[in-house]
Amino acid sequence: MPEMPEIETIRRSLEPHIQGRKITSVEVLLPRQIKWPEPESFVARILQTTIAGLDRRGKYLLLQLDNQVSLIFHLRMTGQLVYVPSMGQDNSHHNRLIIHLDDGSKLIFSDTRTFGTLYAMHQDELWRVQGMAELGPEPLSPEFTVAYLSKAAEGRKTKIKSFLLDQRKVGGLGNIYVDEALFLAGIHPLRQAGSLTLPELTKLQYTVNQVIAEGIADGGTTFRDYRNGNGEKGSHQEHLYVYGRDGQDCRICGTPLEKIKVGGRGTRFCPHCQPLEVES
DNA sequence: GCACTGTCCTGTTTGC
DNA sequence: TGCAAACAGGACAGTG
Repeated sequence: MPEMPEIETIRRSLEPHIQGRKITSVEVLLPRQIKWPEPESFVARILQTTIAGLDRRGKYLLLQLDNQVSLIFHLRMTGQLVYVPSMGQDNSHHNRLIIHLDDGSKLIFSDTRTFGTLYAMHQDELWRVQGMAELGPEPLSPEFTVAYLSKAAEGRKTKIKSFLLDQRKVGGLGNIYVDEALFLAGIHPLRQAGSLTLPELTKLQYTVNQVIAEGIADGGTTFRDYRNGNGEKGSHQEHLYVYGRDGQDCRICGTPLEKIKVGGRGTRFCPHCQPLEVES
């Protein structure tokens, strides 16, 4: 599932191909994935425009068009955004939107589970994209500090796992990188966010930045669906400590990793390295 | 305001 | 072998 490192990798891989290209036609294959405006208006807003640049906010990918419209993608679970050069082949059974560019190439949005969402928004209506408007500070940004984390977690009874997945608290984190960051920080996912000490929050702020930076450096994590803009897999799955390794031995202490549900999300952790009861 | 649950959705895995 | 149920999970609506 694409999280911040995956979206950033997609952005970087697409930009050299599509920046400066003009959108000549659009095929809407599953209209219900277009959340704003209505599909007809959506197409009208992006047709015959030129892609000026690509931005990312949290897990949202924004194609900035030269008419002050942002074409916004959220890939959710299984969405993919792939560049197909002219004469290139695309055989996906799950294509939902195809954007034809002026050099004969295509930008294809495919999505198996169809959870992904699309928007074409003028700059003065970006607030309508609720999740994006309310995004918290992103990892690796100057705003994502220990002081911020400490204030945001203060008094919170919610579990730290759920807290970190809340995009309003930290923008861009998802299930994989939260499990990894909590493991590296030695924090049990069921701990209450407000119970974390300053040294723990300091370590957590560091490990969140660490796993996101490593994920980007590895071109993202591919378990099943994720591909970058060129259709290539990432390699971070080879360096994971806990995600997808339940039942296997902890890379640090050898204890079998466990899997529980937290807030409805599969959660992997090491019961030895991440104790629930903190020794005083 | 906060914490939690159900829902959407379909390919894959698991169990019988 | 074949079928049905369970599972995967990001974001949001709804509930208490």
